[in-house]
Amino acid sequence: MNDKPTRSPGIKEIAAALKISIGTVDRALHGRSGVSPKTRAQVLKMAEKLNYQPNMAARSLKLNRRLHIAAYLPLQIASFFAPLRAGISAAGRAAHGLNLDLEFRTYPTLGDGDSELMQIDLDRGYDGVIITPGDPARIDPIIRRLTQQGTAVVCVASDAPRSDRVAAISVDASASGGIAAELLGKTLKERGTVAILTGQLGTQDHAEKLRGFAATLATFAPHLSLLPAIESHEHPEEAYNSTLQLLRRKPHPIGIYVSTANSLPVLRALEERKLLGQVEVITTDLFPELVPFIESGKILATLYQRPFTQGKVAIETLTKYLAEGIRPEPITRLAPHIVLRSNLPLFLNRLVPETENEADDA
Amino acid sequence: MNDKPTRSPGIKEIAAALKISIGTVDRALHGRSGVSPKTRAQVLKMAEKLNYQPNMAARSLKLNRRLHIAAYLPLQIASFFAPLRAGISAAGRAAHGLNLDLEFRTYPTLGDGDSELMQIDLDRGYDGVIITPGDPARIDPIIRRLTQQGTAVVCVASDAPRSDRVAAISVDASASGGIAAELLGKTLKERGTVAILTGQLGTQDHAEKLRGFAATLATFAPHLSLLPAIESHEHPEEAYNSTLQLLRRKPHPIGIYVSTANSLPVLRALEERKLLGQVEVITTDLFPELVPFIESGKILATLYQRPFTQGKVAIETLTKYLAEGIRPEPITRLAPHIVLRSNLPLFLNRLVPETENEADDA
DNA sequence: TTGAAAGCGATACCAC
DNA sequence: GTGGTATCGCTTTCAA
Repeated sequence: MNDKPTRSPGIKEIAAALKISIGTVDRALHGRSGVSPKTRAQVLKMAEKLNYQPNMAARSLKLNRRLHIAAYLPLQIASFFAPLRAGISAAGRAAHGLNLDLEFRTYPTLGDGDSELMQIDLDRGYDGVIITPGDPARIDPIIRRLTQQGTAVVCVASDAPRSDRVAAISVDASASGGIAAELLGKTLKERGTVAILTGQLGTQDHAEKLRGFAATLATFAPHLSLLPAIESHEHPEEAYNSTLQLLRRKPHPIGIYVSTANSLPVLRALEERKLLGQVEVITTDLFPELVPFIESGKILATLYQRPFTQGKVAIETLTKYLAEGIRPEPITRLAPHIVLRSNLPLFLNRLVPETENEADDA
Repeated sequence: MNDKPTRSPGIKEIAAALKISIGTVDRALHGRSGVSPKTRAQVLKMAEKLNYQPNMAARSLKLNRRLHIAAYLPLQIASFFAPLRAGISAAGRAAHGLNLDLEFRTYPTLGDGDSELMQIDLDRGYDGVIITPGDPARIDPIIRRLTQQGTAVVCVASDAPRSDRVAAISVDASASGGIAAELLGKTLKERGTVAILTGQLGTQDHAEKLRGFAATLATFAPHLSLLPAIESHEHPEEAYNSTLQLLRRKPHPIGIYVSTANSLPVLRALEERKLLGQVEVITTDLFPELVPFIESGKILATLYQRPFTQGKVAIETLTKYLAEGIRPEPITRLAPHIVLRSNLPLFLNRLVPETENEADDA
């Protein structure tokens, strides 16, 4: 009693048009053995002619692939990895017609217990895993083992480029450094020195940020000279002490770029030396304690690494690969968001990952 | 012969656990008539307990809802609306298990022929439509008509807040203006005047950008005073002439914010008056002709409105609503990307929408 | 009020 | 090489 608007043709229509069985059509369309070349050609031509589009709902119902995926992520730093997990969950849930079985495997901090945990899990036979490779040297062989046994690996937040992971999702570290340099260069008109606080230069992400920062500074802000990089190894105390030492220089640096999330000790040191607001600061990541500094203008900008989106893109990349079998772009570099005082409100809702709003991928 | 790992429970499992039939379970879950309140309660409780998640593939296969969706978008400005369409297409195609029938309806420019086209299409009975409301006054009644006849409407790139659209997706216009003001305020240290070129203040998006710009300027950059807003009505000639006139002021403005994509005539005028590079310029959107200006530092920044992502989020919101029936957040405000010289390369690949890379939602 | 069964379109297996 | 058919989980119709 309702309209019958030329419903899209299925294998049944193709079979009928050619007076063959749907089994043969299926074999022909998928290039399976057991079809004469002639029949196959006919089927393919007819499929083309009828503009055959496979019904994904039927396919996934029948195949009912239950994709078993595990995400190995550290608990620390929670402000980064909690929303990253939320992004994975949200996108996993949104995968209509895909039957995901998502498991989160956790360990204390990056590089501490990750390889051991993965070693133990090796025989779990996941279809795919998502990992943040802390120390590529230790993770690489495990990724190779996983790949050998048919588990697809996607790296997120950092990369293990010499492994055979299917893809890597991360923020463009070099661009992050470049942005920091450009913003400092535009804001600081007078001559002076600037400093960069990083984690450890062994980590690819950290080294790249330094390179990007130094390169852009040299090219576009020659009036600012860069002091030797300071490694804080993600320890608050170390960052605090290094900053105090830095500020004792005469003249003190007029700009500081903190390229990891470890910025609070730096701000504390600045505050104690009454230099907060005098020295332009650019930080990394966004977490509640940082908000008042941005709101009051004590921080010029923070470079938000979009953990939610990174997680979302990672799981989307992985499931798409597992479902459709086509290798994705090996490297996806997201653009970091530059969070200033004026656009800060747009990012505040993401600090509460419990929301898990789909719109958070903004 | 392979593992049987606690497969996710379906109505069959619920029925078995309660020793009733799957038909009853279905009726209870959907609140249909013909189930005793007691049975219904039992079913719902058991569904909760087993964490029942309906199999979307099976559902859409059975219902075989072919969602008919149309997107009404102007051809101009192509640099914005082409990638927006690409985002819609890409996300539509990625919707596994959903049977989308996507139609693009086009008209020359915003506000020119849109309402007429939609009027003609009224009896097409789409399940949902995506539109960019140019002139809310004319579009509002059409949206109401559509809603009455059961078509869900999602606005993209602009909003028709007084209509009964299901949702609106856009970049936060007020924040865009604020960012422009903050960047100019940080970069221009001396006193002076700044100007804003807008389209037409009747358009909500344009008015909001002006408000955000003026507010942030007044609060955080009091050394810069704002000249009266100039409307260019998206006409290149008008923008060019207005800029020339603007630059004849003595002293000339030291900063200009072009809040629409109509920035090339402004840059041309600046170049002719040998003021390019002297006057700090912030533009809107990103298209090939703008690239050299950013690369050479003639433009401080451009505020990229992420058309691809807007399209993607719009179709995702619409299909999710149509498929699951739960009303989405009425308003989704994306954060614009601040494109500087140092992060420009990250955005260049999006200028070729033909790529339609899923990763483009970065 | 409830149960039983048909069937959506594609896949995969078993006959011939 | 090919045809026939059971099956995936859900919705819906018909019987009881």
